[in-house]
Amino acid sequence: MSKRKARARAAKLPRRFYTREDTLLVARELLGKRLVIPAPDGTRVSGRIVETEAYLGAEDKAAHSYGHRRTARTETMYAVGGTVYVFFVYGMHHQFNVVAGAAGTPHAVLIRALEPEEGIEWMRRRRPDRPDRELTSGPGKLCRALGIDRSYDRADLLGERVWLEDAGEEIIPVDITAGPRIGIAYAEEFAAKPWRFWLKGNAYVSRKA
DNA sequence: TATGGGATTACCT
DNA sequence: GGTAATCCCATAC
Repeated sequence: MSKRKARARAAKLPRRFYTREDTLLVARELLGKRLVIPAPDGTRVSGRIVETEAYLGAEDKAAHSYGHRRTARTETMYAVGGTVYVFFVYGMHHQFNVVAGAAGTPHAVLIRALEPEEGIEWMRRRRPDRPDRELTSGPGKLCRALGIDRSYDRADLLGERVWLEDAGEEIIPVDITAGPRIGIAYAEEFAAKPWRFWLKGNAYVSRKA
């Protein structure tokens, strides 16, 4: 049996995957997992996570929840680990995050890039005239390709609308590169923290360095 | 209520 | 490499 067929029956990640205290570990371990969102016709649209960024809540100047800021938007970050946090930036792009940690701990992991696996026709339809290589190679691109908008904010990853699966793939530390997060120059001493993780050499990562 | 800027992308030179 | 697009959010008045 092929590896790919085995993946089709993979189990959803359990709550305890998300509620661990070490969000940097969660961000690293999300690499190689599969994000699945059924299309309107029921087709599985999915991709393998190849790039993430950790946002460490109240202590992290780059995080929306820095200093325990609580607003209508950031409220989602205080939910229990395994909740979806979607926000909208630059007047045109959605960003898909996984809330991490216990309820009340406003940590999140931004999913920055996927390698398309299933439902690629749906991705092409939603991002016309783009080469396959650019369907999901960035946080805004993958939201467009998977049809993610703010209606997914607060969704539960143990539900039926969107979830993550263990694809049975083992990622070892040597396969992972870490570097500074993207687009957070305003975050002062936190701007240089190496809290962005990606699969070394993967063609779908949004930036090489 | 007004205003400044953003966890990006695509297209231009 | 530079920058327009475009709208919601957070904060200031």
